[in-house]
Amino acid sequence: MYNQILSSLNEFVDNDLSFGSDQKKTLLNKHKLTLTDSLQKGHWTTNLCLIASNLIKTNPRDIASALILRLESKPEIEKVELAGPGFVNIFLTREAFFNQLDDAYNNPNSFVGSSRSPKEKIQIEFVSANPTGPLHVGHGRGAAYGDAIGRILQRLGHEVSREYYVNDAGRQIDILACSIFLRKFEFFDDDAFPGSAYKGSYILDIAETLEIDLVLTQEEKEVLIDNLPDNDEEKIDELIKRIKTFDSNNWSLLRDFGLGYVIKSIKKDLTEFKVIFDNWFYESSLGELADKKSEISLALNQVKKEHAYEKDGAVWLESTKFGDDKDRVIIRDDGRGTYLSADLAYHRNKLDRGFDTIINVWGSDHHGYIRRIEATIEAMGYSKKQMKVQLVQFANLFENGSKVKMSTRSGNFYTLKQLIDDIGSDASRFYYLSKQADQHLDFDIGIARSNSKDNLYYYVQYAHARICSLEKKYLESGKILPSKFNNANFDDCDKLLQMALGAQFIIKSAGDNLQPHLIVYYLRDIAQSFHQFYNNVNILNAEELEQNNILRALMIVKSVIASCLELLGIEPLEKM
RNA sequence: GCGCCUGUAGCUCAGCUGGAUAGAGCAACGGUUUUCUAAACCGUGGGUCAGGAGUUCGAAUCUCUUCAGGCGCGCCA
Repeated sequence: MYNQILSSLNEFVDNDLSFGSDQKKTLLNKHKLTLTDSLQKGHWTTNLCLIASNLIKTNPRDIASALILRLESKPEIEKVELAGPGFVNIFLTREAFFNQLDDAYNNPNSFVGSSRSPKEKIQIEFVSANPTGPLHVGHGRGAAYGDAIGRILQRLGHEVSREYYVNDAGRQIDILACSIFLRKFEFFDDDAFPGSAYKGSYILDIAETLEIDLVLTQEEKEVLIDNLPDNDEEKIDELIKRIKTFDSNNWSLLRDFGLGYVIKSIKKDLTEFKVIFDNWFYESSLGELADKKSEISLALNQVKKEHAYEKDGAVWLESTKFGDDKDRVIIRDDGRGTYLSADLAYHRNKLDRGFDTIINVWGSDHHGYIRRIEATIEAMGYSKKQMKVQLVQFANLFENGSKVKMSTRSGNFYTLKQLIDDIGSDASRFYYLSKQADQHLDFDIGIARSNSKDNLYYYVQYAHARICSLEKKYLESGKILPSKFNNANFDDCDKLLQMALGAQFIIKSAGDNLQPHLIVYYLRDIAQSFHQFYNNVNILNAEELEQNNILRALMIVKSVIASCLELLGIEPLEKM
């Protein structure tokens, strides 16, 4: 129905208006056909006359009469009204109203307005937490978000690839290995454990699991920790250097084991959270600068030709030429690459893989980095428009009104795994997605866990479960679920149905704007409409023709709720 | 100092690619169950959409500005 009315509107602009072609073009771009928010305004409404009258400085009513005439000639349209400042409200016949719902239900993949966004090959890179410890609740938000937009974009017909970028090449991994080493050979008391080393209990687990063919004498141990620098950062770097030199074979064994262990546990947590990546990209696969043929060398050489210079012994990228605040070092004065140099090569690799769009989901503390990476992309000859960066703010957890400590000096923190064990993957996702990603989120686990009316998650699930229960009872009475609406003169369901029809627009908008929270709020609204309806109408004792339509309506509402939940990665509950 | 984000009901927030009387939940108060799941529903009160100016037929939404709060500005990752 949407497409039919829309083409009537476009025909009207083409044929009935004596506008210049530029004006027509503007008009065709700007006018909108939308579902009404209240049935008093009909089913569909358009602002076309408002826009048109503004273009030629006339009264909307002068334009509306011809449009109304054209629309009213269509058999599906019962009446058309001019309302408010110049909106044209369209009332469908009962049959047309029902038909569009049956169509939507029977063809869940045909999408309103989908022709407007061409199918794209999209890559989403998210989580990408350093593999130095378990995922915490902050990572959980990024995971829920990245996966949800992936699901939504897939629903809109795009080809989506999910990727995790593993920073397995830097100093952080050395620190991980060092921490394991120190625990394995019981170097320090907890109090004296170096401030920059990882202190979490998972390090002890790794150390315990590690089998290593090495015995240290007391003297060797004392040499290793003799006369260390006071500064935390210098201390850990010195320790790494000494352990590496002491036994380089066992060092790399330790490093690989620690890395493998942590990545395995991250994968396990993500799987439990129903987040599956198509690709795990290892920073180390970009190779080393020393290797002239490695990917990272090739990428750097490419930008060095035209957009870099040497200063103070380092190589600088002229990122200011591409809008950055200052130029950036890509090769340090000691010959090592920077984080940016690896990221530069990584983005080159991604863009060369032929994605139309790459989406980077980053923690919001990286926002200063956006312009830099955009400059890098342009320096390599790509368009920065191919990349979108979506920032995700940290989530604060609360319990009974007080903040849950995210991290403590002892290295213990509330992990994603604990959250999932505590309130479940589905409720966690629901609350993670309940606010725009780039804004602070306060998340009360007490409420998420509770069976109370405060718990929005259950409010939505309850609507779905109630419909399931009604259908079950209905079927038990020997009837079968209706396959279409009849023409009973009964309109109590209309508000609910009008809202159900809106799902496709919400999903479209959530995908185009990368905002899954729109779906959360939509779910709340439709659940509310359903609960209201449920309390007003005695469904199982309704008169037969009416009952047919009610059941049909509820099938549609149920399917809408279920598919919206699934887009958020949440399993709809059949009973509660 | 520069950049980004935020400011909407007592609280937590929707609405922001301009549209019809600014919404929801919680909190407060008062109701609804011999009937399909009361994890529900109904009602009442509560707003200078931070302040100011501008653009427009029309502004919470766009522009400028002031104020308040948060974050980011490494040869860290």
